Amino acid sequence: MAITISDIAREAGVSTATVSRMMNRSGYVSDKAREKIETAIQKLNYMPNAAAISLSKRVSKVIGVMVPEISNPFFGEVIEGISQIADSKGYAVMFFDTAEAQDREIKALTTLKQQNLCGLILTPVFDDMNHNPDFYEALIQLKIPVVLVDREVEGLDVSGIFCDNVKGAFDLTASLISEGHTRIAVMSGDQNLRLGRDRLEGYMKAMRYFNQPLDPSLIYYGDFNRTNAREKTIEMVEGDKLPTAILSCNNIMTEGIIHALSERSMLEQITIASYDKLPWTNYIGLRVKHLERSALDMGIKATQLILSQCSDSDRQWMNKRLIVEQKVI
Amino acid sequence: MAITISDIAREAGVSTATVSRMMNRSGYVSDKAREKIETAIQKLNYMPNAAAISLSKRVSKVIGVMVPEISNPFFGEVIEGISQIADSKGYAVMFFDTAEAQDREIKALTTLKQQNLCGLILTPVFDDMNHNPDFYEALIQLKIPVVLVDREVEGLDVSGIFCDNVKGAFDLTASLISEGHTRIAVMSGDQNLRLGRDRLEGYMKAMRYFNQPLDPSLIYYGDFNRTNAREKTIEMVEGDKLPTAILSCNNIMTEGIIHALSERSMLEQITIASYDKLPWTNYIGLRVKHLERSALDMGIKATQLILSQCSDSDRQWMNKRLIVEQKVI
DNA sequence: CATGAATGTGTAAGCGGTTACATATCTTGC
DNA sequence: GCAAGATATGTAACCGCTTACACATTCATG
Repeated sequence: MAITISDIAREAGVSTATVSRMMNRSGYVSDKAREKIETAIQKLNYMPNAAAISLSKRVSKVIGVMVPEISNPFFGEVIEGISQIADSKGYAVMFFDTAEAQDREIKALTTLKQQNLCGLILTPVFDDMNHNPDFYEALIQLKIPVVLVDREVEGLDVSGIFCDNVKGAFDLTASLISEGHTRIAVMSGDQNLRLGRDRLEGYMKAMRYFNQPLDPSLIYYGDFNRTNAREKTIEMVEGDKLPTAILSCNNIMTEGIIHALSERSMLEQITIASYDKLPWTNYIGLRVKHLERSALDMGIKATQLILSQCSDSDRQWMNKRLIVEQKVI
Repeated sequence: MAITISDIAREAGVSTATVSRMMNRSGYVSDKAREKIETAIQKLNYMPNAAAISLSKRVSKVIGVMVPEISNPFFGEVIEGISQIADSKGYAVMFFDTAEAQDREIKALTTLKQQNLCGLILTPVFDDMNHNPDFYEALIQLKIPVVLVDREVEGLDVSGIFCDNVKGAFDLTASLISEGHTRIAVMSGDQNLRLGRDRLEGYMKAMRYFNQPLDPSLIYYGDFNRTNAREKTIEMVEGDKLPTAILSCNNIMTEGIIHALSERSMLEQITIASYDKLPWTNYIGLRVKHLERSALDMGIKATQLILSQCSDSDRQWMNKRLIVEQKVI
C-alpha cells in the first residue's frame, strides 16, 4: 500500500492534523515539527492522495479541457500552451476531444461533472445557447470557473480569450484590396458559429468600406471543412468569373483551397489570404497571406485565467474577456 | 451541495449499501429496490463523486497519457484515437505534454502518481532505462498498467504498440532503389532513441541487401527536429556529391528537408521518402514517397490494450506487444 | 418439513485526507 | 504578575462511497 499521512504522522511523532497543516501552510506549525515532518516525508517518499484531498476539500488541482478538434494544429498549439502552464503549476489536465459532435460534448461534460474539477477551458461545438440548451444548462450547473477559447457564447457570462473576427477578416480583405485586387471571393465558415458569421461580416465590411462591388456570386459558404472547401473552390474556378483573390476563413479550408487550385494549376494566378497560419506553405515558398495569432499564447492566457479564478477562494472574480492580437503577414 | 448517495438512499427508502450495490452491479438487489433507486436517481439527477469512488476503490476511471510533442500531428492523431475510445467507455483522459524534456516528464509522473489512475499510455522521452533511471523507477513503482506507444523501452516489461522501424526504413529505401536511385542520402533521427537507430539500420540493411555502395558521407544525423534537418540538408546539397534521393526518418524532418530543397529549387531533382505521412504535400501535388501507418489506430489500440488491463481485476494480464501495419505509398 | 443455498438488505468501518474545536504553552503590555 | 492574544498541537468528525459482516427471507431438495 501507499504511504499515507498517518504513516508520516507516526514517523514524525505528531498528529495527522499537524502534517496536514504543514502541507497546506494552514495554521501554525513549529519549526521543530516542520523539520521532523519534512524528514519523514523524504524518508518515506510520501505523495498525498489526490482523491482524498479532492473529497475533503471539494476541489482538485485538475482543469478540464474540451476542444472540438485536436487534429487542427490550432488546437494542438492551444493545448500545448495549456499544458505548459498547468504542468508548471502542478495542475493536471483532463482532456476531451469533442470531435465537433454535440453528443460527445454532452457526454464529456457528464464525465467531467463527476471529477471535482477546479475549472474548465472550453471551445464549445455550438456557440449558441439556444442551439444546445442541455449542454449549457449542465455547464452552468457545474458552478466552476469556465474560460472560453476562440468561440464566444452570447449570454454565457464567463471569461474567455478570443480574437476580433470582424477586424481580422476586415484587415485581411483590406490587405488584398490594397494590393489592387478587385474580384475577391470569400470562403466563409460555418454560419451557425458566431465566428463564422463575424469573419464573413469582416469581409463585407471591408468591401463596402473600400467601395468594392459586393458580388454575391463571390461568396461561398464552406463549413470550416477541408474537403468541402476544395469542392467549393472547384466550383468557383470552373465558373465564368474567376476571382483574383480568395479570402479563406480558416486554415483548414485554406488547405482545401490550395488543393483545388493546385490541381488546376491556378495557384500562381489567384492570391490566397487565410485566417490563421499554415506553417507548411512557408516550407515550399508558397506565399499565402495570412492572419497570424498565437494559439500557444491563447492556451497560456486561458490557463492563467482559469488558475487565477480557481485559486480565488471567495469566488469573487471578475469575468475577463481577453482579445488576442493578430496581424496580417 | 451536490446530491450524494445518501440522498438517493433516503429518497428510495433503502440503505446506501443497496444503492452502491446497484450502481456497481455487485451483490444482490431486488427488482423492487432497483426500480425505486432508478427513479430516485432520475429525479434527483444524481452523479456519483469520482473522488469518493477512487478513494474507496483505490482505482479510478481515468487513464493517463504522456506524449513528447503534442504539436507533432502524429501524436495529435494518437490522442484523437485515445480520446475516441476512452470517451466511449466513460473513461477520462489525463493529458501531459512532456515537450521532449526529461524534467517535465518526471514532473508529470509525480502529478500522475497522486491521481489513482487505472493506467498510463506513454511515449517516453528516452527509451533507455539507464539514461533516465529515476523516471523508470518511479514508473515501475506506480504499479499500474502501462502501454507504450511508438517508442519501445528495452527491459521494461509492459505492453505496447509499435511499428517495425527497421523494416519500415528498409522498405522505403528498397522502394527508392527499385526506382533506380543510386545515391540515396539518409536524414536519420536522434540516435539516442532506439527508433532512431533502427530506422538508420533499416536504411543500411537495404543498401547492403541490394548491393548499393554505403557511402558514409550520405548519412546525416538529424535529431527529428525540423530546423536541424533543414540546415543539414543545406549542407548536403552544397556538397559536391548530390544525392538523387533522401530518406527522411520522420515527418517533421521531412518538412525541414522540403524547406531546404525548395529554397534551392531542387525539389524536382531530388526524390524524398519520408517515414510517416505529410498530408499537406498531397494538396500541392508534391509527390513524397512515404511510409504510411495509422496513428489514429495506434491510439485506439493502445487504449483498448490499457482498458483491457485496467478491467482485469486479478491483474493477471499478459503483456502484449502489437505491431502496427505500415506501407510505402 | 427440515435444511442448506441463494437472495436481499442494513450497519458500520474504512479509504486518506481536512478542519472545527479543545487545550496547552508562550509572549507581551500594563 | 496577570489577562489576552499568539502560537502550537491533538482529537475526532466528516467528505461520499465501498464492502465485510450480520441478519432475514425465500427457494430448492431430499
